[in-house]
Amino acid sequence: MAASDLPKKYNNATSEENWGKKWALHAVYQYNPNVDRSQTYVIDTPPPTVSGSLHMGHVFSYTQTDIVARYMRMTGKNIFYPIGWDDNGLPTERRVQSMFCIRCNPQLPYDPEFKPKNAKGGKKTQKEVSRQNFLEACKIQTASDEIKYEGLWKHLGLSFDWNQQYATIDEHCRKVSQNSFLDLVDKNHVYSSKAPTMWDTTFQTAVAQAEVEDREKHGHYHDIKFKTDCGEELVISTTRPELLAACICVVAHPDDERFQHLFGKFAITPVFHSKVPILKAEHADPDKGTGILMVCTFGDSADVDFWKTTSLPLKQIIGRGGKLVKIEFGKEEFASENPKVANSNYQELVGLYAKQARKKMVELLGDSLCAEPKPTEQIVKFYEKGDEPLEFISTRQWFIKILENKNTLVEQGKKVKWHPEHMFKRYEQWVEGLNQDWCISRQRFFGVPFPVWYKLDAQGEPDYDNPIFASKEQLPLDPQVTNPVSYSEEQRGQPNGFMADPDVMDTWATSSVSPQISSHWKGNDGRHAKLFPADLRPQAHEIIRTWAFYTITKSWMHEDKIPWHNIAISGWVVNPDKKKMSKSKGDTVTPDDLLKTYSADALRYWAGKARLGNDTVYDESVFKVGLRLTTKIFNASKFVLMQMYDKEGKFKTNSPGLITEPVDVAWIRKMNLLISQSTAHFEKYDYAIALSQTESSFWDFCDFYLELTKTRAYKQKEQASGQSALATLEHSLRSFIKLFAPFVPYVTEEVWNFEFSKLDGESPFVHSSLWPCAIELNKNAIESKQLIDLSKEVLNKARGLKSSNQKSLRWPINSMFIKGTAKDIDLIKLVESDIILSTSLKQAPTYQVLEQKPEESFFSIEMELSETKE
RNA sequence: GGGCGUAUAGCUCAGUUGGUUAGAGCACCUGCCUUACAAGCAGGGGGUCCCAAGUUCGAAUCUUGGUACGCCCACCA
Repeated sequence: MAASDLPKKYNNATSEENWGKKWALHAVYQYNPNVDRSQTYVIDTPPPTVSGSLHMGHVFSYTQTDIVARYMRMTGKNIFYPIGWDDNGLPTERRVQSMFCIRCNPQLPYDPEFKPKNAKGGKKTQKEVSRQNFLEACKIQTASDEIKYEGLWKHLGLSFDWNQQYATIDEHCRKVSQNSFLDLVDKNHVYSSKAPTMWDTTFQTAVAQAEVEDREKHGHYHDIKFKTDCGEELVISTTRPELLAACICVVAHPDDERFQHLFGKFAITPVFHSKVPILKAEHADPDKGTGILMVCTFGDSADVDFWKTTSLPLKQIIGRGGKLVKIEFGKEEFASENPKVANSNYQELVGLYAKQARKKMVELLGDSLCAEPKPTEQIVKFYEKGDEPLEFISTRQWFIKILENKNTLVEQGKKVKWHPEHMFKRYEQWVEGLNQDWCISRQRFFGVPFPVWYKLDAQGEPDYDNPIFASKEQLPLDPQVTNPVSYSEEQRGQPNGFMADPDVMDTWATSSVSPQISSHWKGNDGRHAKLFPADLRPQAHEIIRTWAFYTITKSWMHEDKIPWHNIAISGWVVNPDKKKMSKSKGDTVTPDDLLKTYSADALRYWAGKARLGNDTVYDESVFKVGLRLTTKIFNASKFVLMQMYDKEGKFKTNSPGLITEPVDVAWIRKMNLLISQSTAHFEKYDYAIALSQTESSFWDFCDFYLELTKTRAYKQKEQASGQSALATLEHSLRSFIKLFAPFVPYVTEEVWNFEFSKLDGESPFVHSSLWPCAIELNKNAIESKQLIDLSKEVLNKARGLKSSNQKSLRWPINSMFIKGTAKDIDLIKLVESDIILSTSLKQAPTYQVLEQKPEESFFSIEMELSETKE
């Protein structure tokens, strides 16, 4: 390439397409399994939930990790940087249901003819399909989403090793996940039990504590009259009158004077005439409502907690679908003083949803209701992805034992380095506040099945106490398809035969082994040893309580290890009102459009400006600045390189040994400092500081150093003075390109490939080249910073004078008179010839040495413009 | 109610261990096509560093107490 062949303008779109292809073709980002662990850097990439589209929050946090990965790669490390897709779980099911307008009914047989069709705006009623048909639809949907995601990631320049791709529903992940479950069974960290569990009635599944959130909801206090067995009247205030049939007792605070005489006696419920005991309960607040309340199975978690302390019956009236189920008063737990009336009243409620039953109940209560229901704002638990309040329903679930290990798990968390440090507090507080074991079973379909069956007795009833676990050689398996080794398929569902565990695992149960999925735990011991524990887990702060916590938990349970040495917590992208940008608010912008408008490098620049853990306000003006930076990098690089072609048009490098001129040496000192600081910041994951320092030094390079020395470099090419400038320019440019490379990979690669990539001993790609290092200087120490500051002052003063006199910058200066201390004058004389050349000064400046008087500003420049342009 | 974080120019943010007159970019105003870059260059205006008290020769910075905002958790009849 000759100087004239350098492209005129930078086209980011062409560059992105071109380098994307070449990086892939040359496997620049490929992990090398033969390199030693100490020279490898392992990243436990978050597998994004495949649920339709990626937003700017993804771009933000994934770019930040990529910046670190690119830096590490340039320090010579072998990078293991996988990408996975979290495609199983409820978000996918919900999306598939609405996308294809179908619903899973596990009772139906497989229909090989059924093909899911996109039902956009089409029919409203959901077609019921078999489990297998439903799973097929899920796979079709996730596969097409994953292709879209992949396209965006590649465009953004994320340097994943695409050979290390996985999906949490694929065979390999199912195997690791099921292995994980069986290992925890072996180690006695897992149990199943039938107990009241938080239950989403819409999705009809259990949910874990970590997936629950509080929401404000309108409700009403209903004041209901109860009678005691001695004829006294009691008023109980409740927001859930529909649970009256499930009332098991009435409680008040042990110290409450008003109710002392009632403890030990019984109350009779209105409408159903059930006789329930009046008991003491610490959780009853004398100041709330009427001070006395009913306990139902189950109105809230307090009811569950209290129920567990008693031997009172379980009256389950809410069914799994959220409707009131059929029960019979007068029998077993549903004792009644008047079963006939009770049953006739309850008949009105059967089949209604809780909300409808509440209304009906008001009618049934009639006179037993003291007053009109009073409105109140209550806080109710919801599944984070659900629209109806959670119920507590007694169901059989699998749990991982967390509570007995809380202290150990806090200690494990301490062994990980948190960036920023204070994020550890969130982890600690969450673990300390936990009050339930981790429920990992979900009554859903698109997930990893439990590798478990149950024996059926002669009546066909399952024996839950002695589950049959799959052998590890069978994994992965679906117990609904595969039979246990000790049984034949014909015995499925038969008396004295077996049945499959119908549930699937919580998505987190699988994603919490993401490091082991990548390392091929229990599949390839050598690989596992090289990749586990990982070096870095990048993730967002709202999932510290789930993903980070569960991953730490599982690594400890499996191998008594921490899963990674560092965890980097990214902030959020927020609106100007400081609220998280979210899709539901309709204010997200699609990354694809922004990539087209501003370029990948510009978006990356925006992400790179934000420090870890800090939220960033979405501000398009930052993209513009990023775009401008890429243009400047391109133009300045081109200009510097242009100086380096000889008369024959041949590109010529200049060794650092040629750097002799004082101002050049001073500039190199500045570069050395920049490089060492930038490196130090990257090592602490403070990439944002590295970027801002590099950026400001680079503009300084363009506006000061380059302006001051370009004439010397150009006119004195054959002399030592010119070569000193050329060598300085070359070293500076090469360093800047590398320092910028993790942030803006496309433009730096473009520039690197003008000439640097072709030189002997240099890497063909900037991203596989080595991080810059400082140049050893054997010159005597001079006051580098002061020399630069003084020359900058002279240069800017000359430009300012011309500017304010409305003269072009090429306009000549007749004379210049500089006053300063002896030291200042000595320094400025070192750069005299550059000043003459760069300011179009007609003769050498004159100087005056002043006595040093610290209280005065004594460095001053006077100059006189030429009358004419010549 | 508990924990964490943030508060600096109109906007977005830097500000190291306390140390001259508190910085940058964007936006705004003035001037200038210079051997790359007008997507550029030079210059300018713009601040009660959230409030109060304290420590100190000296506080944006340290201490205490507030206020506002954000996040996580808890409360949930």
